[in-house]
Amino acid sequence: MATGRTHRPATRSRGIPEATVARLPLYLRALTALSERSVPTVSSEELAAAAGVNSAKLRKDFSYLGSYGTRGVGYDVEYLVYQISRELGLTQDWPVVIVGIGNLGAALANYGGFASRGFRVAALIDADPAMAGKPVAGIPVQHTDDLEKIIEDNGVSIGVIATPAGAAQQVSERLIAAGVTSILNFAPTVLSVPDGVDVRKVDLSIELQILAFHEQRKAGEEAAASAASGGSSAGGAAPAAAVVPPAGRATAVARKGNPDGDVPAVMPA
Amino acid sequence: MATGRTHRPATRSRGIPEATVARLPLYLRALTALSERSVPTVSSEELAAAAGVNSAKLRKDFSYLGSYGTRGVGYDVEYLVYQISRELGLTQDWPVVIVGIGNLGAALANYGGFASRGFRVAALIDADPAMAGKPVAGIPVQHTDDLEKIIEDNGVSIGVIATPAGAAQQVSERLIAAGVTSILNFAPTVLSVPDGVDVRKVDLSIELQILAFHEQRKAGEEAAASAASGGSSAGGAAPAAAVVPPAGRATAVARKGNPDGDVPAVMPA
DNA sequence: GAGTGTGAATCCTTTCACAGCT
DNA sequence: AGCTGTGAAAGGATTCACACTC
Repeated sequence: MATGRTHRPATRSRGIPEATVARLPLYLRALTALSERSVPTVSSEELAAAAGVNSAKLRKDFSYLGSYGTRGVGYDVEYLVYQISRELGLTQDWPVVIVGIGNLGAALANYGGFASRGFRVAALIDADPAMAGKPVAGIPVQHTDDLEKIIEDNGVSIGVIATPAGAAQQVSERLIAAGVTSILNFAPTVLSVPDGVDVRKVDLSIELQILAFHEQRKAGEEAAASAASGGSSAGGAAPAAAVVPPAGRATAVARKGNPDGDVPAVMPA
Repeated sequence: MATGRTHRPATRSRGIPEATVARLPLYLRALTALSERSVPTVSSEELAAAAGVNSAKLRKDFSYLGSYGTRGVGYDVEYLVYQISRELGLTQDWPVVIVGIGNLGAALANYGGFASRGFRVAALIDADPAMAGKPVAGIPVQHTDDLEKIIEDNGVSIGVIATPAGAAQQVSERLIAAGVTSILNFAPTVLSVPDGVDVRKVDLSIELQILAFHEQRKAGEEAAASAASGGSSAGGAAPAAAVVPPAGRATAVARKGNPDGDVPAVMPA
């Protein structure tokens, strides 16, 4: 979900569909685990199960990379690990900077899987002068003033933004001006970036809201299923209080056809 | 990307497509910002820009919710905030528990946007007895032993897993057994859960790998563009060292047609 | 016999473009 | 005149199912 301002299919990876690219890291992780257990080969069925996808999809995905399997046998684990790593660009070493060393930034700095696969935390940057010099995860925090120099000196092209929302856009602009062309954004803001820069977003509250949507659906169905019984004492999982009703604003609004006119008994007054 | 074991379209939200659901939180955030600035109405064009999507998509998305706009005018901000909140189930208050209070768990507990929109951190749980009782973000950490009781007492249906990868599957099983039906998983593992449980995954290293893929592509194109010059001194963004070459394993492998036979000068030896 | 690789069919998502309402 | 709401077209992604290879 590369959410830049423009909707370029991110340098349109000639050949490999975006959906496939997004799954390659999954396969890679499963393969790495197999590799550590010294499993020599694996079938599409087994690997798919380990990665949490179905085998047809996996085979189709691999078919975009080339014919790396052996019919009747499966895939050579080591060889596939290498091919996928290469395809993802992980045979290179990517220096990244993390901007914003609060709880989240510190968590990211400490995250092991970071260094493991091709990524190296080249620097930690924070705007708080009190943080400067303090080591986090063994790396001294540097001040935002030196951002440009740090980026250039280390040849950084990938930046991670873990600042408060208010600072994110400005940080991204400075990163980009200094040479960064890929950004992983943890701040809850839509970054607006020039063409040619990739942005990926990780947003806790969006994920939770999506879960809440499905959770609500489940509750609705459950209520519908148990008909018009005394539905209040559902054991296990039921939300609590309610929130403000609609503002008095519904004047000119027709509200013609809500295609989802069910879920009636569930809404609080 | 609800990555459970099975591929149910997550309780198949009759009516609203999954892709639309995933964008509703984005619209909601943009609308909330407008609301705070007391903007009364907004056009699809404006709102789409604020949310980082295009206006046709936005209008189509809203059309699944009902006809909440006014032709020639636009959308009433307050009214739309309410409608989307309701659709997402945010007019209810969802208690969530966070399991695994390391750096990441602490970051999540402190995350403001959490409480703001319908979610309430009901409890923090950690396996380390030394953590027990210590307050994080004003909430005392409780021990894993009491997990089941905590879930039941608070009627929790959404759980957040921020434990190390090794513990995640077991934690998820306990959560589910106790009544949780939606999980947000920050641990880098594929959780295997029964039908009817939704899992969403947030995975830093996967996001980085996807960025690396596109980054590599850019580097390749750039190199191709600047032809066969002395490409080594690229100013701005170039990765460093290399990694192990392919294992000697490539024996039985044909490697017939790699549909992507370009990017030659870029790979290190 | 076992399991890959892939056209063809199906399903989902996005975009277009314009009729219709205010 | 302006902007929404939506059929219809286009484009992707997933699944099916089977020919082909080892």
